[in-house]
Amino acid sequence: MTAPDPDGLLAEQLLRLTRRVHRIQKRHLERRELGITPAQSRLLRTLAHYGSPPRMADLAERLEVVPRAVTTLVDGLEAHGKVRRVPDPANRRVIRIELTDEGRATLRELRAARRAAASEILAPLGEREREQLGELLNTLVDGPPGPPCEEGAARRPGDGGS
Amino acid sequence: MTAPDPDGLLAEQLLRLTRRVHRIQKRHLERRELGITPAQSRLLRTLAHYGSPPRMADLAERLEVVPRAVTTLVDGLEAHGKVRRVPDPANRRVIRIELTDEGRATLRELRAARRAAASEILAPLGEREREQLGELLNTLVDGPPGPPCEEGAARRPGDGGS
DNA sequence: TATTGTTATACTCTATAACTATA
DNA sequence: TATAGTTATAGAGTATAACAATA
Repeated sequence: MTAPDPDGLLAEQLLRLTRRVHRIQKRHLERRELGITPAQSRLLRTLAHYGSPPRMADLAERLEVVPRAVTTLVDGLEAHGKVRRVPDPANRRVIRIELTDEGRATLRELRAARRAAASEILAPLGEREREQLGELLNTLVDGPPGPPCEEGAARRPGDGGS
Repeated sequence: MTAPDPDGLLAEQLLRLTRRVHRIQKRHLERRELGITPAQSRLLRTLAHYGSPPRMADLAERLEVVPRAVTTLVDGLEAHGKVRRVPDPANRRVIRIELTDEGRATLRELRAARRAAASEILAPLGEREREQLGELLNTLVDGPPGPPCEEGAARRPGDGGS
């Protein structure tokens, strides 16, 4: 009974933190009254990482959602003038998403909101611990980019994976 | 330009991880076909931590959601026979939530699902790193139990908190 | 036929507000 | 009046499925 399931406990804490992170971020966003939601904020920040305007499908992959979800987010952002849909001349099926000037301005405010949220969430940690956490998160997030297991229910569903 | 906003980057990674954790947990839950959702699973696990059946309000506080949200979750769990609403004889306003035998059985399966999800999420980390992460999460999650800032907009909303 | 994005639809999760029944 | 939980409602977020346009 010393530690029957350390990873499970870890997962539970992660889930708890996860919820808190979302709630705190949401509150900070609402406080700025930018009229954008957490998911839209994430898309906007993701957009800033690209050198040239990405396709909808690129964003879906990066955000780890289905393309349909991106449509909704871009709809909202475009309605507020933060991004622009631009047809790709080389392939007329493709739509590229561009950041507008207003989008860039919003992004600056977003960074401030994100910093404030980070401060609140990370308050219990010291400098050294934040560095540690940062490294661990980098490993976690960038580590497994591959798909989880698409090959259906061939694997026994009850396999606990101990 | 060396590291203009380490906490902000940390927050971004945290947000990204947040989504992934949720998605992976959801997939593992669906795979078991227990008919319970991630939020219900969390409530069930939380329930197991109590020595005696908690009130709805206790659960709301522990789960960091409004009481109304607990009602929905308990409705679902009760419909599936996992929990039972028991009126408190001492205070007839109070309802206590009890785990049923079936709920306990489900909980065992849930632990397996959680472990499997944890394995997948934590795959990129070694033993030592998991321990580190565990400690950091404990500090983060249990650290700031107090309310964020209930006293309204008296504090300047734009205060970035640097 | 495969790819890209969309329209249509549905479900989970959570919030606020107003109400009921206690205390 | 304050507390505990509920009914009513709304919105964010995301999924699957069917479809149109293009390749």
